[in-house]
Amino acid sequence: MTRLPGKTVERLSEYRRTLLECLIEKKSFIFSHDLAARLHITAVQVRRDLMLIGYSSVLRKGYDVRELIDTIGKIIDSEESMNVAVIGIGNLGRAVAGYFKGKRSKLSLVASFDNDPQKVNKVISGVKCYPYSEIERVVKELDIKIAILTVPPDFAREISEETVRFGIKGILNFTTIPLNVPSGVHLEEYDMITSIEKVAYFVKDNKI
Amino acid sequence: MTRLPGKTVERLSEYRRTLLECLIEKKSFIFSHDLAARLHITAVQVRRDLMLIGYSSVLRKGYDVRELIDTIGKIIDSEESMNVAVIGIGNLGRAVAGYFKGKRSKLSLVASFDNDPQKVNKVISGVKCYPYSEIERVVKELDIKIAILTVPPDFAREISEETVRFGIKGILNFTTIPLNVPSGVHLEEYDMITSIEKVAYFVKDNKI
DNA sequence: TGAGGGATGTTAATAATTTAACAATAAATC
DNA sequence: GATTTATTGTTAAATTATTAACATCCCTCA
Ligand SMILES: NC(=O)c1ccc[n+]([C@@H]2O[C@H](COP(=O)([O-])OP(=O)(O)OC[C@H]3O[C@@H](n4cnc5c(N)ncnc54)[C@H](O)[C@@H]3O)[C@@H](O)[C@H]2O)c1
Ligand SMILES: NC(=O)c1ccc[n+]([C@@H]2O[C@H](COP(=O)([O-])OP(=O)(O)OC[C@H]3O[C@@H](n4cnc5c(N)ncnc54)[C@H](O)[C@@H]3O)[C@@H](O)[C@H]2O)c1
Repeated sequence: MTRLPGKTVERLSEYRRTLLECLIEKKSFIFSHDLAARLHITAVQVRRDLMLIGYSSVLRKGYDVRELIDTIGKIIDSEESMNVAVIGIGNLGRAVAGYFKGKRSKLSLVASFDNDPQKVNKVISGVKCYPYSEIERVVKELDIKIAILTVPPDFAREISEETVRFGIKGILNFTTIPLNVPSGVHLEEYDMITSIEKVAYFVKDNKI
Repeated sequence: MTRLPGKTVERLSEYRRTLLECLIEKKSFIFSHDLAARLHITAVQVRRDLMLIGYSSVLRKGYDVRELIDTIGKIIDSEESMNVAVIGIGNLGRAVAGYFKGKRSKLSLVASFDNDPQKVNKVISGVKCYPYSEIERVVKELDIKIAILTVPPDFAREISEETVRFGIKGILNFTTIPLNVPSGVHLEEYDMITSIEKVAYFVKDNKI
């Protein structure tokens, strides 16, 4: 499979999330325009994305929901479950851990790290919190590949560099500090202040 | 000012965040390539964005950090501070409230809403939590324009429709349910599972 | 005071992404 | 079973976003 555009990968994840809801609604088939409408995009976009992953429906009664879920999984999931850790189990870290735990079968949240003595060696939001000082050992032993970074901004840079040295291959950075990662490591960053400011901009003077 | 592309607005927010850090570092001037490097984008992009907002530096010793912060503020901030509320003050809502409170001078987090009797009429993460049943009155009295939605998914749709009826003009939706809003209301959605799945996809097989 | 260097603002070119167009075809209807 | 209708897969076009190119400007320093 040739490399997919990042935007398509994002949408595949959203398609699957929506399709999983369809299953709950006992809906076994869905038309491209229905799927599109639920995500506020166009039907063409859906069809084009599915074309890119080489999926086509056998019937013309829409896509087989369960089959499409599986197909998307084959594309975006890894064969073996990939292990994830939250670094910094503060307010945001706890929310993320509690939310994410068990949501996806091929992504396992297996550890959190913190340097607060009150927190280490306890189970917090469903995951064991390890002392940050043991991160090298634990990352290697548990084969952790992805880190979700929710430490205070001042530590973000150093911690990201360390974890990469210890074998982390992907980082989701929620701190306000932009990070540098070597090529071969994938980085996603999200700052909610940016989102809110964007909303505010378009609300102001009704720029819609 | 003609309408800016959403991407540019996002970057303006990021520029300002970075520039604010520069102030802390006692840096008063910054070159486009330095600003760009801190955000992992190109200097051309920076210059082009600033061109779009009609900013030009008087000196050629880089941009005046304080001046640029002000200019960006004139573009993306509203004159009067815009009021924001968090709806659903659970794990994520509390993290967001605590984080966001006081971060930006023109965006004031003035209330939260919940329907849990344990939570209402208390100050949580620095904001007063009102009973959800009073939302119509409070939104109008406090002139709240933006809602950050962190309620359980099942309630998201109904709550968003109600709040829009009561005068909300912008929604930042963190629930997993895509929402429909009438035109004239701005909607941003973010799902962290999508981000993690994207990271996982590019980590798998090293698709970098 | 004037040549050189370095950074900017802007237009033009390129690349990425989305949308449109439409032929192909299954299902529904008569 | 012919005809209509609806939906898909795919190519082509349009739009949007990014990058390159370059003339211009200011500062430096000889
Ligand atoms: N709370 C939010 O909604 C939110 C939103 C966006 C971004 N952020 C960012 O996320 C980060 C965390 O926010 P928070 O509200 O959860 O803060 P927090 O203070 O509640 O949590 C930070 C956690 O990191 C731990 N920590 C500190 N230094 C550490 C170190 N060197 N090694 C390991 N652990 C360490 C602390 O013990 C604490 O548990 C911040 O960078 C913040 O800017 C938060
Ligand atoms: N925790 C995360 O990191 C995270 C990440 C992404 C998305 N989300 C989404 O954010 C939402 C909240 O997540 P959470 O982990 O904070 O859940 P939570 O259960 O901790 O919080 C939900 C809050 O909403 C309140 N609530 C419930 N029904 C309400 C109603 N009808 N009106 C007003 N308030 C109501 C509850 O009392 C509770 O305080 C969920 O939709 C979740 O999918 C959470």
